[in-house]
Amino acid sequence: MATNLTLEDIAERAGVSRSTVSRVINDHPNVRADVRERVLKVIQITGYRPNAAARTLASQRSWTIGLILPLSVSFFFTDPFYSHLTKGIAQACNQHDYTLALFLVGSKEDEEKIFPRVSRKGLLDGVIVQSGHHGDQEIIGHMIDVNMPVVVCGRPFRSDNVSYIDIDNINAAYNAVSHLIRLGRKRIGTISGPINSTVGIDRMEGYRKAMIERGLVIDETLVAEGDFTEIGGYYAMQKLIPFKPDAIFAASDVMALGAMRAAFEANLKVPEDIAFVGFDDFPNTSFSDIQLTTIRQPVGQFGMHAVEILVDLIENGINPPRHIILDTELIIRETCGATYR
Amino acid sequence: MATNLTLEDIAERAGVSRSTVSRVINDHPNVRADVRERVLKVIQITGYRPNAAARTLASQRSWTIGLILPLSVSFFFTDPFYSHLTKGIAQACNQHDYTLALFLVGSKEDEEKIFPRVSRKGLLDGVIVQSGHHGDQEIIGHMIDVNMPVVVCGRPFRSDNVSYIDIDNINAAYNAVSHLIRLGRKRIGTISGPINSTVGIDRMEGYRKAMIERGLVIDETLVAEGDFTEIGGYYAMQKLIPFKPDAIFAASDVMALGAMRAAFEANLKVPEDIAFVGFDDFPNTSFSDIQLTTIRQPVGQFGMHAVEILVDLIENGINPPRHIILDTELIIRETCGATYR
DNA sequence: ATAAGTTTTGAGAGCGCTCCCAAAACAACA
DNA sequence: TGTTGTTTTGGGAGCGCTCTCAAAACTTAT
Repeated sequence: MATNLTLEDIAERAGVSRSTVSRVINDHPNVRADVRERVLKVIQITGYRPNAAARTLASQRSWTIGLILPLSVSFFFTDPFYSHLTKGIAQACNQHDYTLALFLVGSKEDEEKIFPRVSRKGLLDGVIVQSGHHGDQEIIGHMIDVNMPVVVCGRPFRSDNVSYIDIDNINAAYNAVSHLIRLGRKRIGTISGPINSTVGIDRMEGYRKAMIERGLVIDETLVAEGDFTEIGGYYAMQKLIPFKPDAIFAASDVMALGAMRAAFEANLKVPEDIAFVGFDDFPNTSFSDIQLTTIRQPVGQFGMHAVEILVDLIENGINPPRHIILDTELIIRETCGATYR
Repeated sequence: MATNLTLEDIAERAGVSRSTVSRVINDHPNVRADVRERVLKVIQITGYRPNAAARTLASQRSWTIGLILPLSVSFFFTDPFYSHLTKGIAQACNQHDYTLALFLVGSKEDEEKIFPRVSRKGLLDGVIVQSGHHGDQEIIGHMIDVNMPVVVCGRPFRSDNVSYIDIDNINAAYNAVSHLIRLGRKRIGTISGPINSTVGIDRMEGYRKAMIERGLVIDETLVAEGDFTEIGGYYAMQKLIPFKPDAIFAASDVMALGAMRAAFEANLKVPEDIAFVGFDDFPNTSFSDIQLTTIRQPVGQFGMHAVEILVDLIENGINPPRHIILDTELIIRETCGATYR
């Protein structure tokens, strides 16, 4: 059934040349309609499937792109962001008829195994790398060094020479905190992302900007660093509680959930005693008894844009780096107390 | 920097033949030590990276395996199982020096785009398909038709002619329910997985087996079908509550969480009024205020075994289908009430 | 009917590697 | 020193496609 047919075999059976079959397969114009028909029929009958490697070798294009996820091992578990991103990218690849190769870089050893593989010629046409941490700079630099088209998801630390997609984290955080201020909260704390990441930094900056612009003082005892995990949010909140915040802006929903757990344990009522705003709002991930007010991040579009830019880069050569900033949206639900006032 | 060097170029610079360079690269024996040294140095200096497509074409091996995830769009979001599985497989691939290509099949259209791509020769050496639903049978059949080595994660409906990895779902569920019975619960209900899936069926069977063997009657009003989502668990629980269960075995942790949310809303105390046992226990996914008793599923090993069997299949040809059943473990925490009695 | 233009087709030359086979180099032994 | 055996090396023939270029077939206009 699945014998090893080649172009030549199909050509012979259809009574045409190899080239013509190739033209039919690649949808080239200038093939007589009846000839195309005949070739197509032979292909269908024989179940012929072109050889990807041969095509790649001859055309110097693999129609495969790599997704590099640099992450501490546990993150791909913990943070729904990664699965959402991966899914968006996979869908977009599918739409563009590209194959997606996945590289999870969890350690230095992984990196050493993956680098040569990724930069091998004839495997990938380009890569998307999820970034935002200092360490990721090396990966991006490496890709640029080996002349591999690259698009970054999330603003990288050095962003001048590379295309990236990001959301306006500063502004999003600013809006979240402003919302809390408008609702009359005074002692607003924040549980940030890791401060060695651009998301962590930017969302923190948005928090500070809102506080200052709206005339509130920032009490540094109300600022705690989290790590985007539930337990991290929980611990951070425990540190904050003694200083009596009346609202918390958490840099991710998962952390907000952890923080709320700590609040419940301390017998605080949400939103009466303390309000919460999270960040992410991924679909289908409501794990809480009380609906979380949050910033909605268009993670599906992330993937879509990343693939689109990359494909453009691959197919139309190097243009100046593009920076796409996606909009976010404040989703008001229960935990901020807006409906209570 | 990254000019297009070929084997021949390296050969010339090292003063040897193409074949010798090839031998060095592929770690073949029978190369004089000093020659190997010299070639290696030239490779290092020039930054030569072999062309994957050429190698694949010549050797008829791509060192790439595909992971096919057939799922309704929302599942890759919702169910941590998929990210865990993906992660495990990605790690195992990396260890075996294989590249992982990811195919998310979310719809019929996806399927039509992906099938020809997957079955193209020279792209994949083999595929792992996550299965358990009726619809997946077609995918598996297709792979067998095109002579593609395949390993299935989760017992497929027709399992005689294909290798798969699974856990003993029946026994795991049996243990979970037996535990509840031992704790003195009488009106034990279950929130099952979809009953058109093998996991759904098997875990349900384990539930029934435990009930019957231990002399309890099965009250069909205490049996509800879920869909592995939080909200599904929530709704299922709402249906069950009027019939006053005193314990629930949920076929996944996420559903258990949803069910507990419904229980809280109905002012039921856990575990005093009602006990819960979940299923999965993936690391770092504790989203609840009260720690869930559950069945631990070794999802990391899933991926490891899948890759190992597949690689064996690829490298050593077709042997009779292998069926690997992994052990589970009952993790006793708070929600079953074991510590209270 | 013929010339010029246009479309369709086929042949050849790669793409950059692996793998087989025979030649060359080296060792070991009589 | 020659003979045999073993290790190391090089060259050739593909792997199955794409892509260029020129020839063939078909149009259209004169």
